[in-house]
Formats: sequence, structure tokens, C-alpha cells
Amino acid sequence: MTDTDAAEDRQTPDRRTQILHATVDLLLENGLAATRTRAVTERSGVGTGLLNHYFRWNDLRAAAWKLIFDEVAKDTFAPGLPPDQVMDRYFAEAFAPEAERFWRLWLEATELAKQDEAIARVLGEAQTRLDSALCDVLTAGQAAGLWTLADRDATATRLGALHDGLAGLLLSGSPRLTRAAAEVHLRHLFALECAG
Amino acid sequence: MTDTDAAEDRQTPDRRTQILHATVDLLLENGLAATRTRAVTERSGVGTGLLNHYFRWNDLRAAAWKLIFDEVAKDTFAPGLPPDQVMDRYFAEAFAPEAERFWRLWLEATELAKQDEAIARVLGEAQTRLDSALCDVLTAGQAAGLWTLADRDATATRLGALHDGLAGLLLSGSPRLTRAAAEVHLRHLFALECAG
DNA sequence: AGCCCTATTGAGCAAACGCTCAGCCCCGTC
DNA sequence: GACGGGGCTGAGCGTTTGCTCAATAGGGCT
Repeated sequence: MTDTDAAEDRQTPDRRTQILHATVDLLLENGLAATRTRAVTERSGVGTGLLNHYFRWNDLRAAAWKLIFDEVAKDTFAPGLPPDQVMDRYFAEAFAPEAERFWRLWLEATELAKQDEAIARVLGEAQTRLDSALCDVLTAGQAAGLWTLADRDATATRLGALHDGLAGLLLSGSPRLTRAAAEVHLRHLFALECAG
Repeated sequence: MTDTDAAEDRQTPDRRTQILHATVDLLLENGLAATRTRAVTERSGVGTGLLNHYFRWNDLRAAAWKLIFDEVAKDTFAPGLPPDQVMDRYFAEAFAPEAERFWRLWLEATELAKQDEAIARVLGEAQTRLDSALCDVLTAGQAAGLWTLADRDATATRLGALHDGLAGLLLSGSPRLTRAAAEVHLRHLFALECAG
């Protein structure tokens, strides 16, 4: 991502980078279904030919998704904070409005992963990354005596899966679940895991 | 689904019913992405014109999904069994290979629900139905003294969401999670809820 | 100026999709 | 046999995709 900032400073940002970031923006704004190559060319001010010179559409999607997922993984588990504060931040931001766009893209990627191997790889890496980051935080907290967990890996998997499931419920517009309630559910599971 | 058998027995099963059930079969076999109107006409042995006479594609999908979801809701929570046996069956079949097709369709429906109001309605009804069925079982078990839960509705929501999240993880082919492990996770949450 | 070469363009192609519509087939009625 | 009409057909339309390719613009080098 340092490439990005450096490129934006330059007078003539790499056209390839322009295309990539236009794709990221459009994906976050409108989701995959409404993001087509033509929309990317218009947003980035680039001809259709150049876009296809640099990317095949599948690869462009995968590259943009990788940027987005990496960014989230970096933001969610900020380094240097005490583990309990990291978890608190994780719970607080789990269902924040800004996270909604991310989850929509996550579900869309899951959908596409069956057909597109590039996206499957990106999604798999992001999953592993988020899961192991969560594992690390749980381990650090346990080492610091903040909590006691019988099986940190299993707890991380359950937290991640519940997070995912609740986010999916929220996205589907279920009237029986609010953002605040979803956060409570996630915190509740963690409390149960620590107590049990 | 008794309609199906009855229809197959009849000499001239309703063409409309033939189309509907061909759609159900194809959705279960190949998922939505690989199920197009042409595939339905071929499977049901019907001309494209007749299909479009009876259904618009969006409505046909929604109708087929409704059949599938209703069937699952009916099968999962069989009436007449003791609540603890119902829960055991729920856990045992939660990630069975046959359930995989269902979850793929569930995710695809979630995806489409934002664009298609008919599917959003069908999905919403199915969600409510499954959630309240789970609530009922939890309530019945508590009444029978099988377990004690602080908040049955919340527990039902958490179980459903964890189920959903784990199924999503399995579908995405995550190598870190097996069907058996997913079942253990779900049972573990229930045990925690009962204990806590 | 003349030349070359890379970056860039955009009209248009091929494929895939849902859906239409002119017409065919078949059966009941007179 | 003639006629009428509803069930049914399928070639093909219109649209939307991702992507190609001949053509162009423009800057550096001689």
C-alpha cells in the first residue's frame, strides 16, 4: 500500500495503479454486481483498450479485493495495543457501518471463489490472515493473564464464524437483528468462551 | 414435495409444475450461477416460449427457492420428537453433505435479495421460519427441564448465525475447517449457552 | 525534420442472457 | 371435412458483457 501513496504523489500516477484504485473505490461503493469494466474505465478516465492491456477482468477484481482485504486485516488488528483493547476495538467495529461494504464484498467473493481460482486464492489468504491475527491476539491476552481459554484456535474460529454469520444476517436486512444486538452477541460469545 | 410424486404419477403432469421442479432440481445440482432458463427448458423438455408464458425468470427462481427452503424447514425440525433429540439431529445434519447444496443456494439468495424483491421476501420468510422453529425447540426443551437458557431468542440467533458462518467457511473450502469440526463448534456453543 | 516506439484510444466483435412472437399442432365442435 | 382456439414451439431480437485490434498521439533520439 506504500506503492499507492507514492504513486498518488507523483505527477503522473501509474495508469495501472489508477485503474486498480478506481476498481477498489467502485467495489466499495456499489458492490461487484454493479461494477463492470466500463464503469472502471469511466471512473479512471482510461480507454477500454488500456484496461484490457493491463488486466483481465477476473484478475483486476482479484487484485482489488486483495487490496481491500489486506487493508481491513491491517486496520482491525492494530499492532502495539494491549490485547483486551484490540478485542474491544474488534467488537466495536465488527458491525460498524463502514464494515458493511466490506462484508458485502466478502460474501460476493465467497460466491465467486467457486468459479474463479484467483479470487479463491485471495479470499483464502485473507481468511487465514484474519483468523491467525485473531489467534495471536487471543494468545497474547492469555499470556498477559487477561483471560483463560481452553482452545484458542477453536475460540478464534467460532468468533470469526459468528462474526461472519451475524454480518450476513445484518446484510440481508433481517428486521430481527440490529447492529448493536449483533455486537452484543459477539461479545457474549467471547464472555462465554472465557468463562467456560 | 409430495406434489412432485403425485405429479409424476399423473399421465399429464402440469407443465407449470414440471418447469418448477426442473428448476428446483437444477438449482440444487448446479447452483444459481449455472442454472439459466435454457437449462430449465432442456431439463423439463419444454420450449422457451412456454416457460416464459408461465414465469418470468425472477419469479421462477423465487418460487423454486421457496419450495426448497420450505422443505428444509420442514425436515430439520421434525415435529413429535423430544427437543433434545431435535437439537441432536439439528447438530448432526447441520453440515451434512446434503446440506451443502442448500447453503450454497442460501448464500446466492442472500446475494440476490438486494436486487430482487421477490427473492428477498422468500428469503426473509425462510429466515423467520427457521429462527422461530429453533426458538420453539429451545423453549420446549427448557419447559421439559432439559436445559436452562438465560435468553432463548438470543441463543437461537447465535446458534443460527454460527451455523451460517461455519457453513460459509466450509463452502469456501477453507482447509482449516472440517465438517466434523464445524459440528463440534456448533455443539460447543450450545453447551456454553446451557452452562452459562 | 524525420523516425521510431510505446502508451493509449474506442468502435465494434462474439458470446450469453432473458424474452418475444409468428406460427405450428392437435383436439373438440359443428 | 371445415373451423376455431388454446397449448406449445423455437428462431431470433435486443441488450449487456468482456475483450480485440487497427489506428492515433506524442515524446525522445538522430
